Amino acid sequence: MPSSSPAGHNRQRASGPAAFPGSSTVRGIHGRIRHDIVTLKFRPGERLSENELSLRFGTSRAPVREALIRLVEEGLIEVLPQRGSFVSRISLAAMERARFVREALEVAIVRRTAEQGLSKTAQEKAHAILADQEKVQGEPEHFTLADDAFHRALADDIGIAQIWAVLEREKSQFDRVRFLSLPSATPVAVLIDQHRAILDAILRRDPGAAEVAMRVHLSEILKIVEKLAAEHPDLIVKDL
Amino acid sequence: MPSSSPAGHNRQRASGPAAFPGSSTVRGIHGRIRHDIVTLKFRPGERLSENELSLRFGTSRAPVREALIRLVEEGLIEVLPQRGSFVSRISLAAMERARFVREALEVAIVRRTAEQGLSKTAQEKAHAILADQEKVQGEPEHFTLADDAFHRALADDIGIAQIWAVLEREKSQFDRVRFLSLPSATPVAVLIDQHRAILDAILRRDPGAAEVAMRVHLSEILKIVEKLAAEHPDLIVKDL
DNA sequence: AGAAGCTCACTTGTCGACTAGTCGACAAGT
DNA sequence: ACTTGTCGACTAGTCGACAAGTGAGCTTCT
Repeated sequence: MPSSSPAGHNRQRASGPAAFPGSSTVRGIHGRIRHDIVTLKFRPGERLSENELSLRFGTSRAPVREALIRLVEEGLIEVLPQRGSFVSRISLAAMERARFVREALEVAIVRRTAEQGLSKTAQEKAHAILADQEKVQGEPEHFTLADDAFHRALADDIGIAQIWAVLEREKSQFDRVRFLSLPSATPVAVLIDQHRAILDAILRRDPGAAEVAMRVHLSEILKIVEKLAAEHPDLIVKDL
Repeated sequence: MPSSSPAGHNRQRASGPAAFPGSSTVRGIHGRIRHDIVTLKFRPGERLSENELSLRFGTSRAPVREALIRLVEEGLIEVLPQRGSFVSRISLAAMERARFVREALEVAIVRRTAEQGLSKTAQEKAHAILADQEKVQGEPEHFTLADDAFHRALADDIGIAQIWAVLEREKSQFDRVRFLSLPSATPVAVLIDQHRAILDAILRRDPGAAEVAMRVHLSEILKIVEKLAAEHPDLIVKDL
């Protein structure tokens, strides 16, 4: 008989850990492995042993497996049955797909913010983030966080729940090349100017200009990727 | 021969070929559960017991759990620790997010096809699909497949690998309401006309018209959802 | 009767063991 | 020297059992 069960509650979950099904053990393992992949501590192509990982985390293989499944879903791991689990190589095809998706979504987002206006709190937040970006110009890792924060602030303001989650899924592809590009000279000042151009266009309520500014900004990534693909042929598979 | 000698023998396993992360067993289970959810055999809010499912599929809980994790990732299942796994209710917020993502991507896709032109094979395919759609007008389930095929044909032609996979992930949200709407009168002829308008605009190499036509087409979904939300308050949570 | 407290049958989470499959090393045979 | 076969040390996939938590219904006390 129909069970009148819950599953209907959609209130914002508690801060921090929430928004996620598996146990906190699985979440922790997933996060740590993901971090090690994105920061290239686990290099593309490297084999990850479930046994070894479970040993490292002090658990059995079960939680590790469940974390790996999620990473497969994110495209960061590839599993070959009976052979091993491998850190997926950075794929130019995957990068182009991620860029296409991100551009389509972020353009749609800034157009909407420019059309319906940015909320007061979002305006303050955006300005604060831009100020912060200037402050941490010299620290690439901090800037990376502030960069994400800017894009996320815009996404969060259009009133569509979890839209950032969709972008974040695709973004994992970028994160590795972004980490790769930290040493090489990234013109951070240019990026900040582009952020400012995007925000200005939004505040001017000019969707067309906002779209153009966002496209210009996102095309910056492409340049970096192409340069890095030449520098790191072992990490990046040119499958275009 | 030593009796303990394990020289490679093959005991055929209960499934066919794989080609997917995770074993074919998991893939099969995932597909069957997903189908049952999308066709509302498993109703929103219903509790799914890992034990019961493993019994049904004749496996242990492990493969079932891994299939459920994937379904959680797709937003079709919610797991409450120590309480149960529940078919997620159809959420208007999730629907709006899915619609936003789909519109952003499909508009970007048709704009690109209109700009760079549709390949000869894609043109033929699109026409064939449209012809097929007219043929199966009276059979909603067949039309549903042909509808997907049309959108997919466009997506596949822009030369970005796996772009359809991104759309398909969001599409699972729609699939349930689409199934719900099958009984109620769906103006199939209108949808076909809209498809034709999209294709015409693309062939005319008119990105602006293609974009408008696609937006009109996708807005059709919204009308259906709003109607169904009123008819099935038990299945749809109005969390906008 | 009514309410507090407990029991117990559930749930998911985790574990260690076992299975089948794969690959490299090495030995036997050509 | 080269091929072929076997072994053994891996791998992921699966399994059944147990741990931890939950909640409905019964019991028991007031």
